[in-house]
Amino acid sequence: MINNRSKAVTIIKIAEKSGFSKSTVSLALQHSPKIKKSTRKKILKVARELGYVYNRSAANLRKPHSNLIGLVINDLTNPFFSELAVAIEQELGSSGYVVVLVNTSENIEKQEQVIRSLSEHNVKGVIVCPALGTPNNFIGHVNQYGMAMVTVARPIPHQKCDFISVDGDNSIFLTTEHIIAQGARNLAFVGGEEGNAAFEHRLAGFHRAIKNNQAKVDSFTINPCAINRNAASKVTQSLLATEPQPDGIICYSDLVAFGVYSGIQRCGKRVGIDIAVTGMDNIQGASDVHPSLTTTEVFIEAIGKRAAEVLLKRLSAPEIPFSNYSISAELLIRESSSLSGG
Amino acid sequence: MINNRSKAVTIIKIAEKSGFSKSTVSLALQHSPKIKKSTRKKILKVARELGYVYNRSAANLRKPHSNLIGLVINDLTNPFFSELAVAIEQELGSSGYVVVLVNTSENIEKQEQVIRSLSEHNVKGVIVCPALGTPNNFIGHVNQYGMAMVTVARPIPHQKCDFISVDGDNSIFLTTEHIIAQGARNLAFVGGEEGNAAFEHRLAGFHRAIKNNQAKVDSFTINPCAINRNAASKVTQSLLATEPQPDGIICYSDLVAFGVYSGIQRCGKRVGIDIAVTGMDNIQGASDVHPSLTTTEVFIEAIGKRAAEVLLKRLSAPEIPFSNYSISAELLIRESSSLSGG
DNA sequence: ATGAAAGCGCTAACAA
DNA sequence: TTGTTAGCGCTTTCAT
Repeated sequence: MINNRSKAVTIIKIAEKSGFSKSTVSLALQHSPKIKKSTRKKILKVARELGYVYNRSAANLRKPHSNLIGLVINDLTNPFFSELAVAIEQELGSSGYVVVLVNTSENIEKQEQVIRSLSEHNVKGVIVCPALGTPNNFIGHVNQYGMAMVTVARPIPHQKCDFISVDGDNSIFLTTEHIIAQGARNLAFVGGEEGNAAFEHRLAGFHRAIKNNQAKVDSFTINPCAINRNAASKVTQSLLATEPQPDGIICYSDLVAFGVYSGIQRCGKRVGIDIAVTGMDNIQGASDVHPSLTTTEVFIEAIGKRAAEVLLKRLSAPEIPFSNYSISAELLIRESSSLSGG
Repeated sequence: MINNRSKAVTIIKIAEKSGFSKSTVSLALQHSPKIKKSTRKKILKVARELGYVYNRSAANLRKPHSNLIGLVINDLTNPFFSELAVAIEQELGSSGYVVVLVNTSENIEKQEQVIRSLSEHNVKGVIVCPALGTPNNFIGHVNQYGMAMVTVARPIPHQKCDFISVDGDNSIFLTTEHIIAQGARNLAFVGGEEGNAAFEHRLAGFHRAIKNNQAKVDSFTINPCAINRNAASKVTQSLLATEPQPDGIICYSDLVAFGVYSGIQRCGKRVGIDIAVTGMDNIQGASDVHPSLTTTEVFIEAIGKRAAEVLLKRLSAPEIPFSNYSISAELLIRESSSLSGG
């Protein structure tokens, strides 16, 4: 029932049956222009009849390139990252690459293992969302293995590689400005882990907006927490138990905002009435929660597409200088940032 | 900066530098017991110094097995499936396999491409959550390529392969019974696509519970829709615009329930007060929404672990008969299934 | 337009 | 315990 690969059909079998030589078959299979159309047709027909399967292990041994690209993601259960992964995979896949997608679960050791493993499979390049706390020498490891790397969403400290960032600073600046314009006076920033660059960027946007509106802001607090619903809900509940209670919560991301919703509701308050809430990312579901979430559109698909393009570019031109790309975010005003509860 | 694999260090280089032969090096690298400990140590040391990277393409050419397993998922942006994928990947990874994770986006053609592509990479087995509408001959294709397959979460019609199912029938039976016990009299089942086996199973559980409680149920409706928040929210809103309005909504899954929450709230009703709602799966976030979601614990991790085990078993014993596994679900009563609004 | 032949890096008999 | 040798299936000059 299940074919044994050991008695696999090879180009030699095709050669025998079609009457051409091994090399002609190989060329024909690669759609080489050197082969006459009619013979290619014959060869492809025989290949189909025999159930031939191209053996990339063998090809890789001779060819300098493989069609394998690694996609190393810190947390696939976070919708932002899974949507990003899907976008990258789609782009790379449509360019003929096979994407090896791996989840590191924010585990640095696993991340190192994964890199080694990918290198053994002759992977030429990787796109990575680095796990929290990824050290700078990680880049060196990747390069030692002969792979190009581009990071996305999170930079590695002092990194010397291509990077596609999300527009965290400006995103949070936009949402903070908006929430102040809505009349919030006691602000809270919720979510993210200290020491992480993405967190610092977003915090910078928060502070910038506050400086920009000093007269209007009575108080503000910073409340880091793990980037998941549960942690955000808990932080919010304790936040609401302290004075002055915030009337505007700027969240690290949409996922955090979902947790904040729950924390607010558990305290008997209403989102978009008693407390204005904003997110960032515009993940699936941000428009479907109630009240719908005011957030920033960071264009996940565009980021993924760009990351794929940059890696492909890097692979074809290894010597060009490293670059940072950032795709501008846009404010998306929905219901959660209203403040009509007095 | 980036090593060129073409001038890669091979076991021959290690042999030269260490003074042993190629085969001794090969055996040593494989931790063969035939090689003296001391020489293995020397060889490993030289390998490290040279920055040797094992070339699996070359090894695959000789060995009957690769360490590659394919994980083919219908929709990675659905939390149930991404959590399942992560669980499977973890289990397989800790057994030394490299998992090639691919997202098919419910696209049957992409699914076929993916299978072909995996076979070219000498993948020995795949775990797949089939895309909607996957035809029965898909199994034949997979087997023609010499790969073993186990399906998980969704069966393929009349399939002849191992299958790990989620306990849909009983899950929905449990939630429906519970919601009736809570006092709901006008029931609605929301979510899922007609013709899909998983949908039919869950529906069967729904009907079974209704038969079981005929005297208590005044009316019920079936409302299929795509398995995402947005579709569920819309269906719910139109559902609540018709008479008799349901006071109990049994959802196809937690993700659907999230959409139902939003639909209910948009109509000015309250979940767990005016309308009881239940989900299925217990994905991350089910306990964090407000009100917390009554659902069934289907043990995603256990399902993933079992799927991995079954595939590994199949690979080592291709001839044993196919089996179906189902892990029993348990009812998880939380806030959303209350009914105190009279 | 097609064929012959060498060799990619590795494993696995078989010898020694 | 270690070395010798023959390929695995493919690509790719170089001939023809």
